[in-house]
Amino acid sequence: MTLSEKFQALRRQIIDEEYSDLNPRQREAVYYSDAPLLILAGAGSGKTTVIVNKIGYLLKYGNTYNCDEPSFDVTQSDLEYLEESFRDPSIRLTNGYSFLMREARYSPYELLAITFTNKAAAELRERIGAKFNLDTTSLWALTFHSVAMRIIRQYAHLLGFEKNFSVYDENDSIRLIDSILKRLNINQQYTGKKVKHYISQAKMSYQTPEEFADVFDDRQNSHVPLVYDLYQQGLKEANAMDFDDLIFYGVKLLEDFPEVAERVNNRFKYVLVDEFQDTNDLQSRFVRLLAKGGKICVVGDDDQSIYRFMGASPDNILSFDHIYPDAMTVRLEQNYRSTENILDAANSVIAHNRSRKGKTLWSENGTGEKITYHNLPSQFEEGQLIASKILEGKVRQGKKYSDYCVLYRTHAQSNNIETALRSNGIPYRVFGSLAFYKRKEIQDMLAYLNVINNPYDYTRLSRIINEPKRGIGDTTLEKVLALAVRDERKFYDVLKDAKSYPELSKAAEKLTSFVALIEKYREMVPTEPLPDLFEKLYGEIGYENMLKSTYGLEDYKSKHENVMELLSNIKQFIADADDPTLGGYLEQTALVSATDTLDDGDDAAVLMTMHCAKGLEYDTVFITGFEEGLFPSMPSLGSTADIEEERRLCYVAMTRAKKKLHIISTRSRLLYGTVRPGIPSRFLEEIPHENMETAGGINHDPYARVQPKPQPRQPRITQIPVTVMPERHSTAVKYSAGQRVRHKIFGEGVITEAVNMSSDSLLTIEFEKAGVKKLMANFAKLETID
DNA sequence: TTTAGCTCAATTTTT
DNA sequence: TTGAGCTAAA
Repeated sequence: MTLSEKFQALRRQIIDEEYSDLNPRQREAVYYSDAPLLILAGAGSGKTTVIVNKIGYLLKYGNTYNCDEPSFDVTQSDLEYLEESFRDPSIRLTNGYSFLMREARYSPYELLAITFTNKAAAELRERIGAKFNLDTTSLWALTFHSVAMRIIRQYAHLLGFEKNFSVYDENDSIRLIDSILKRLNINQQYTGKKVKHYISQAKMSYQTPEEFADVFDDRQNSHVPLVYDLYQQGLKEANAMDFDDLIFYGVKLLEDFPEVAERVNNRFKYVLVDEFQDTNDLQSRFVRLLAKGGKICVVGDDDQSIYRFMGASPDNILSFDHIYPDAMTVRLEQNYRSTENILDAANSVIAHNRSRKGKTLWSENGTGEKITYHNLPSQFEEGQLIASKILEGKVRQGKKYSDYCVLYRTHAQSNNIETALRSNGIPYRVFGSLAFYKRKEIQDMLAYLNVINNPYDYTRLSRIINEPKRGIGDTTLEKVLALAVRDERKFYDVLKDAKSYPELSKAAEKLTSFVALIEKYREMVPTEPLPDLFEKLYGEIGYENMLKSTYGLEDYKSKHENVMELLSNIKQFIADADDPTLGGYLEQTALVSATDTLDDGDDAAVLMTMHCAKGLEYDTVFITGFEEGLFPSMPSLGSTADIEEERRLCYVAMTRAKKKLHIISTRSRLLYGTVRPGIPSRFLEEIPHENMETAGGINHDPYARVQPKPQPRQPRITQIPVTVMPERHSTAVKYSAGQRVRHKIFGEGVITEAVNMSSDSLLTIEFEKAGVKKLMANFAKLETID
């Protein structure tokens, strides 16, 4: 054995030792860094751990493990030092040691890790920072859009934009499109939302308006390409970009401007992409361009691709090895999250999909409990069942509320469940329904900041110019717009000059004072701390007074609190951001969704859509509304590809559960104001018998599709308490088993069990008509019968 | 210019 | 059923 071979063997031993916590597949994924790498990471397979370790490995060892011969002459003393450090862990991490180990070590500056969500990016940064004592500020672990944003900021002038450009979210974009449709006087067969969708698709195909016009063949709506064109003009005039533009212009800079490509490609030597199954064609193109100067590794799970409807093409992952013929694939199939019953069931469901790479998850977590299937009369019982299961788990098994997660296909389903949880005193949180940043008061205040930052942002400007009311109405704005078009001036410049336009007559005064307000704050920006500026602004424009006089006391309070929340958000940002400026703050808010603020601090059950649940895990999961037409959803029933996406969603939902999974379908469901019969979802039949039990018995056989029978009208709760976190007050009445009681809805029954909790008791009551229910004494409002 | 009442539409949404 | 956005009247 030559010195060099000994050295090689020894350092492999050392590296293996360092990564001994990982399983062999995970290690392979970490070590393999020579060629394009596709990591197919099943649900719960320790994907983030692998990414973090891989980044650490690249920083420390480069591609040491797989190179056959060290590229330098190994001396006897190198070997001795290595041997010594191997025996004595305390010398392991010294500089001398890592120098000897390194073959082609990467600097943090040369690495780029791309994710979809800010949350994932933040988690990555945090874990890298915690694991390696390294300066990771130069390591980019960012979302797709932030990566593009950083590049575009630097080269905005090449694209004809100012550096301080605004970013439009979905809402802003639709506002702009609506205003164009209105101007064109197009009969509203196509809503702004629909047109936005087409434009978005065009951008994802990297088509300019002209190119799009050539291929768009919907004659009925031939104006769409024109709207696309006008929309782009409008954005440019407002010095603004939408989300798709960020990627679009990112690609453009890298393709059309060699000097940009050169700088970028000289920098990034290793590009990692997370959730690759969610990339759309343009994003995937962007990734290829970014990775041109180095190596690439993508991580994803084709079985968890659930955003095809937004343009994601799971084909990107399926065809990775066509694009990179020398690509290597590693499958991570060991699951560390769920029990075998849950995994086997999920595997069996997803196996019904045809377009997939194919993977089978396994675990060493034991068989666990079977999945429980419940077939219930209506959405009313669905809520009740969930409430009673949660209470039971809380009392009997000492579980926390936050161990429970309720999943549904559409937000509209949350109401029934909320009602049931409220009436049982179970604290809960609903995620994703009304995002913080989408609330009107927040959008308004942010629009002010945006206009102060970029007064040409016409869409935001028109949002706030009369909010609070300043007597500047649509008529005036239309006049200004007409003048701007006539004189080929920017909207804001006409406002500024309002007094020199006789056409504006009386309105000119109001317009000028609005401009003066904006200008005053623009001048304050460089010197005034942002939180102070914000507070002054909030007071000066009289927004709070407007809230007070427009809304009732409750609404006013909550809206004002939201604005205060925004203020503390600003303070926080200024305190710890890299770029604590107004521009920096707006950039952040533009790219940060409210789900990022998902705080899991308090003990509350969690309600969300199945889409929202991706990446999360809970001890016990309820999948509700397991009915044909709801899940899989009605619009998906016609196409195999859509059904397959629903099936992937089912797979995602099932694999969120660690220990226990409940699946619920109802025989009749009230949704969107109409009662519709429920037929158990086709996915139910795809779950093996041995992994699932059916609760109840009669009429509950999941494998015989139940024909809906007309059900007696369910009693409905009319009085709904408003509190989400109900107060607990001790009961005066003490209940005990054997007692007869009357419930407002369920009627008369006998208490069969009473379990005392801190200030309340969980009662199991056998009702004569309604059957057995579990209720909290404080909330059940029972009457005792002697 | 504002607002009350009416119509219409309603999967999923990382940025 | 719920809500957002538009029209008609004040």
